[in-house]
Amino acid sequence: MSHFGRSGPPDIRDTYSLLVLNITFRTTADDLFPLFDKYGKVVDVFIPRDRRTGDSRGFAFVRYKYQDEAQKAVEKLDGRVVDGREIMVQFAKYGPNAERMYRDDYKDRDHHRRSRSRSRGKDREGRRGRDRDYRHRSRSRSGSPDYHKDRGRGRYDDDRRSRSRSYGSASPARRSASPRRSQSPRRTPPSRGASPDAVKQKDRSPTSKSLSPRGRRADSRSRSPHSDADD
DNA sequence: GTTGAGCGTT
Repeated sequence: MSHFGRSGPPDIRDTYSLLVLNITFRTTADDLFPLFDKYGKVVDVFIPRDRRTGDSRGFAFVRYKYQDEAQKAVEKLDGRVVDGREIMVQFAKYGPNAERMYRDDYKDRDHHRRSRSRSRGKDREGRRGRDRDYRHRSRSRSGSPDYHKDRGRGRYDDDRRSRSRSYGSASPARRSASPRRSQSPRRTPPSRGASPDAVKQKDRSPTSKSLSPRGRRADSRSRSPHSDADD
C-alpha cells in the first residue's frame, strides 16, 4: 500500500482523478491516501516529483473509483489543513484521463440539488493571489519575477551599455555556443569583422567600474585573493 | 535546510 505511483497507472478505466494542490513539499502519497480513502474508494494516489531533485512539487493526484465519492472528498478535504498547510482539492482537468464531470450524471444539473454550500461555508475568495489567470508562471519554482541584480552593478551597466558593452565578452562567448549550427554557407563568417572590434575592446577598463574606493577593495579580493598586499 | 503557482508516472 505504499507503492503508489511506483507501479504506474493501474487502471484508469472508470476512475476519477482529483488534483490536490497547496500541499506541503513533505506530504507523501501515503499521507494522503488514508485521508482521502476515508471519504471514498481511492484506487491510486500519485504525487509527481522532480526528476532532478526528486522533491515533491507541491501537488498530488488522488484517483477515486466513483465520482460521487470524489466529489465528496473534494468538498470535505478541500480547504482542510494538512501538515499545517491548507490543501486544495479539485477535479483534474489536464490529466491524461481527464475525467469528464459531465457524464450521464450531468443531467442532474436540473435537479434542485443546487445547495452547493460547502460544509465549511467559509469565504475562500482570499485563499491566494492567483485569482487571475496567472498561469504564465514558469514550472520552475525559481521563477521569481524579481530577478536578482548583479550585486548592484545594474545601474553602471546601463551607463556602460551606451559605450561599448557589446564589445565586452559576451560576443566571443556565444561564438562557441553553437557547435552544431554552422553559419549559413552564403553568409561570410564574421571573422573578418572581429579584428576592428578587438581594438575597441582594449579601450575598456576592467577596474574602472569601481567607483567607491571601498567597493574596489572588496572587488579586488574577489578576483585576486592573492592581492592582499595590494592594499 | 529554502520555495508556493499549478495539472500526472512505472
